[in-house]
Amino acid sequence: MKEQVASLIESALKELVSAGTLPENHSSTVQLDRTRDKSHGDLASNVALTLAKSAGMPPRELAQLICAALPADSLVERTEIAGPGFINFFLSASSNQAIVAAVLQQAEHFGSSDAGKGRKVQVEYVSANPTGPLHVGHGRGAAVGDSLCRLLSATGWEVASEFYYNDAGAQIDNLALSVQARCKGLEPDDESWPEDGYRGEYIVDVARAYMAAEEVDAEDQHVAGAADADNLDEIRRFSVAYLRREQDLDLKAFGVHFDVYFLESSLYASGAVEEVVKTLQDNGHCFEQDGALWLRTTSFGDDKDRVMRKRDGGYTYFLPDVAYHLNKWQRGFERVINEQGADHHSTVTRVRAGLQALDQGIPGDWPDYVLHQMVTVMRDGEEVKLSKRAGSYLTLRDLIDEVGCDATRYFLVARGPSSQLTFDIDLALSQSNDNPVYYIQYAHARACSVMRKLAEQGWDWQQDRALQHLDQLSQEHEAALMRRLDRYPEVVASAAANSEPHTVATYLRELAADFHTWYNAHKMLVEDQPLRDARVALSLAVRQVIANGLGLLGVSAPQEM
RNA sequence: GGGGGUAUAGCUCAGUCGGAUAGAGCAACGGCCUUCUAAGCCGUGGGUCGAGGGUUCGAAUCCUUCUACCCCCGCCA
Repeated sequence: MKEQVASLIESALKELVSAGTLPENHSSTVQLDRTRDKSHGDLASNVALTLAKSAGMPPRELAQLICAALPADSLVERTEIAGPGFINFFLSASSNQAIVAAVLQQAEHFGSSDAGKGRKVQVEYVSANPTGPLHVGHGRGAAVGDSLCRLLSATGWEVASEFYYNDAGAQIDNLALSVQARCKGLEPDDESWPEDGYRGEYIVDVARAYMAAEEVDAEDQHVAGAADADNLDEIRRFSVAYLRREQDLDLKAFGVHFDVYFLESSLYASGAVEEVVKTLQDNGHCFEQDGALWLRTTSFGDDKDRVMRKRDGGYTYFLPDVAYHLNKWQRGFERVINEQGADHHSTVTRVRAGLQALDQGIPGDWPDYVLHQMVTVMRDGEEVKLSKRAGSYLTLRDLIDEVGCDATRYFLVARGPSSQLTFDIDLALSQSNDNPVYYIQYAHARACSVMRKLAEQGWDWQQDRALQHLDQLSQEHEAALMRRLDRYPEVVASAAANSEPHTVATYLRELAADFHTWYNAHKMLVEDQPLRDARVALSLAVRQVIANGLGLLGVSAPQEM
């Protein structure tokens, strides 16, 4: 609808050019915005303001000429010139009502587009180390990452989600040593407790299971506890599998699914890491110092050179990271989005620098990153401290159990990733209008309830018939609701393009508010059949869009509450 | 010290890549349930958009300086 009006302006401008009012080479892209204030019409354009200079006349005067040159169209009821020279477009009622038909006809596809043109995109997220349970920060990553996948998928991308398992580094040795210590009955404060060992209570559970020879199925592996406290390799194998299973269960409870679990260890097994070292050395970007092998990342915008291979011969996490991303590139992902906590910010420059040093034609700004800021959790007005070392731990599972999957997901995805997030458990728990999740879901449930009542009354409703009567939707509340519905595809497109799922949450809050207002102001199930048909159609359209939008957030749309 | 992020109502946050009188929710106060779900609606109060400067028809938004808070700056990941 917006595009159609924009093209009207384009043709008006063309006419003014041929009339000599505007120069041939006027530089303007027609900008058309939705108005905030409905007294300014539905759409407003600032073309007259931006072109006033090149036309050599006051903006308002130019605006008049543009309006006069606009081709007649049933879409636009009238135009107005306002303020310093805005052109306000008042759209006809029928053009507004057409959105209801569009929603009902496209149903679950309404809002989708083919903007991605089937191109491949990979979203990597969570990627937690298998050294402990998932905490709230991982939850934010899971909520945002999964929603990104849904958005990209809805906008025509071929999406692959991936979880990277750091199952090969020093922290895994640390995990194995910690579990071993627990197997031997040591406590974190004992003298022989491993330095920097994981102190959490969950380590006790792992040790107990290992010593009890429990069996664990995680993804593709089946591991049985060897019950031998001296066999560190078996302890490592068992511990990783055990914690991985725990994480998988958490993610499942959170409604998050990954297409690929990529193991860091596979990069060593396949020789990919060694190959990357060789390439980097051949390209002349490496040097040795203090017995370690360095990469000159400062040549690629880093503020410091980085160690690749430590003095003890082991690799830092940096090198497998580069090998991993080379692997992604070789798999054909022209677009990759890494969703991570902002504390990993420094890896961005480093990974990109490493990829540049490989000289494989990878773009300098590849891959994309979405970094989310830290999450603090409040309960009873006090911050719940999350300390991995001390082992006092609020896990994602705890949160899901306490406030439910829907509320947890909504709260974690409803804020812009770049702002710090305060998760208020009391608010998420409250079953009142304090809680925006319920507010949106309630709007959906109400619309469903109307349909049940319709059937109880013995009235029938047919879509084809109802769409004939959309002109009955003449109330201002109805017009506002339809204008809101019309915006939805733009919201989805922009949320996907800018990796901002929270804008969908904001939109749904507003849509739900419009719906509740209308619901209270006007009755849908009236005796007058054409009016009833039309209002039920609008209600169904709202229900559809709420369901579609909640779907993009991974939140359920209940039929009743 | 260097890098990144944030700063908008008492609180939690939006603000459609520069548009018109800056918006929601919560909290406070006052109304609405014999009527499709009151987990709802209507109304009132509440602001120097952290501070200064700049860019222009026009700035919460862009540039710059400063201040405060968060994160990172390891041969950990």
